[in-house]
Amino acid sequence: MRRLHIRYDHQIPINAFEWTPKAEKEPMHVHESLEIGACVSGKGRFFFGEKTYEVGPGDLFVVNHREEHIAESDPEQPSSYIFVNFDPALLLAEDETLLLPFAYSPERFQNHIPAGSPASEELLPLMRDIYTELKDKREGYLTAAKSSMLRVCVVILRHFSASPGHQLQHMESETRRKLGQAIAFVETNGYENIGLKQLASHLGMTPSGAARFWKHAMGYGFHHYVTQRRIREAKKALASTERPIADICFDCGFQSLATFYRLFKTHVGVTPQQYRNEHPLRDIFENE
DNA sequence: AAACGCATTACGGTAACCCG
DNA sequence: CGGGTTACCGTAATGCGTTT
Repeated sequence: MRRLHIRYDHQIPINAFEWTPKAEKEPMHVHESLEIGACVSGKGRFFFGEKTYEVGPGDLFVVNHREEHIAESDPEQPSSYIFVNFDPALLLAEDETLLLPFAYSPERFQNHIPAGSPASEELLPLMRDIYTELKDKREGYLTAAKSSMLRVCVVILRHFSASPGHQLQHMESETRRKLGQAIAFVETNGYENIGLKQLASHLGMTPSGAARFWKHAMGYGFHHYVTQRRIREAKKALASTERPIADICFDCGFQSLATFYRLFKTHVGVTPQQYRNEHPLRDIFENE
């Protein structure tokens, strides 16, 4: 099984892109981000584990961080999708019930939201909107993309709540409560020197128990989350202030410059200074 | 299934090294 | 000189087989 690592191109953990699957079936993959795909034209098939769905324009698909999947185009009429990838933490920060549709058990879950259904009608324009906002980067696009993203998740939540035999109760309230607690713990202490040990004692678990719990709920490790969060914060500070890189580094919870540089480079692809140069202040304050 | 504990891997920190 | 990078090593996090 292929495991892909998603790198987010923006200061919020959302990516949107157009994609035309190949006509032959490629190997399936998983990735730690949640994903929604909307077929905008053409025909094809979408494979999830053992399940197969026929695809036409207007069909939407939902996939979580655990399920293998791949799309395939019809050789005569290649299909084209808008895909949106995002981090579960985005939803947790707002309302953890939004995560419920993604906490499904793969065997019984219907990944498919059929074309022509009310949910599909509402979702397609929102998906296009996220895609255009992130592509055009007009003023306020991050907020615009995020709000459409949240709206998408609300529509999906309602869609699956309304459908018979839905699996939304799959994630028990205890798990949700605990995950909420864990997230809140990171939100308030995220820039201190926190580790699994602190989280574990906060939740009344052992460190390895807390690690497993987090991984299962979020799709990636605890430490990965904390690092992502810190880097996102650093990117924001680099682009919107003129503060020295070292100050930003320490304020964001990194304990050494070297570590900050190394992680920033591997996550973002450029050095902090390069990143600042590519996102100058005047982009924000000068519009002409 | 959930919990434990060990083996492996990734990270964090120090210090040294580039390079303009 | 100072921002940026790399090597290395101890430690923390994660993965995984075993146990309950």
